[in-house]
Amino acid sequence: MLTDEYRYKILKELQQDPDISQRELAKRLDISLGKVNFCLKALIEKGLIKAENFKNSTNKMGYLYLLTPKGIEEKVSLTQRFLQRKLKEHEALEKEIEQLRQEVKT
Amino acid sequence: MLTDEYRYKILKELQQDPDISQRELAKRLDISLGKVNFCLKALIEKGLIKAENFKNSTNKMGYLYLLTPKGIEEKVSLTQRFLQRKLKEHEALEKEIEQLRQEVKT
DNA sequence: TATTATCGTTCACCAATTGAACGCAGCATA
DNA sequence: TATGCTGCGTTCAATTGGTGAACGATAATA
Repeated sequence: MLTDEYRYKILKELQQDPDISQRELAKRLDISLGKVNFCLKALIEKGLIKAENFKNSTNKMGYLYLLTPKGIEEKVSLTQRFLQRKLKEHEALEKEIEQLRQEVKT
Repeated sequence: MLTDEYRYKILKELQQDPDISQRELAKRLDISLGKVNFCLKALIEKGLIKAENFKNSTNKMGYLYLLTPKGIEEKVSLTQRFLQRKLKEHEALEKEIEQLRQEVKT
């Protein structure tokens, strides 16, 4: 399934590196090739990216995954939501760490 | 599967509340009853806890899940490892937040 | 005794994920 | 030209992980 997390991560990777293979993307995000393929299809389906045929200078022949205007919008929105989420996680983590420190003392 | 995270969380709950039902444990850890049952079995298998028959004052008839000496040791070790892990996560999170802030600016 | 409530256990079912296998395209070498 | 190699996207059978309804057992209660 395509969670917010992977939607964000994939859009981010593609934005800064549109010519990237699905295999490479899988490595970077530490997920399987199948999942990458599935997520990309979903993103195309939603109109957030489009895949253009593309011949690399080397022996590659693949796609260029470009963010559509809608994709760019979505990515901004996701980034903001992500920041908020991470701030909450940060706060929770500090409490957890404090609790662990207390526990280690015992 | 029994991850470090759940090994830690379960040992912690059991230590401070040995008479607890699997259902209650499932609620607290927000996992299914089946998973709790599976994890408890695994912990018993590893000799980290033992289940003693136990008659509650109320109408309950269940087990008392007691940490073995080995279980207590393991829990201390897990706690320390967990603290270390959380400190790393904390650091990573701060970087991520900083990065997100930069990104939001753009 | 019959009923109710809670216990641990089980397991068929579902959803998510994996990665080997495939066909295709481009390049390099014989 | 033909052959082999590499990397591409795509597919899908197989595995894994998680779920919770259902079950039998036990103890309190009516």
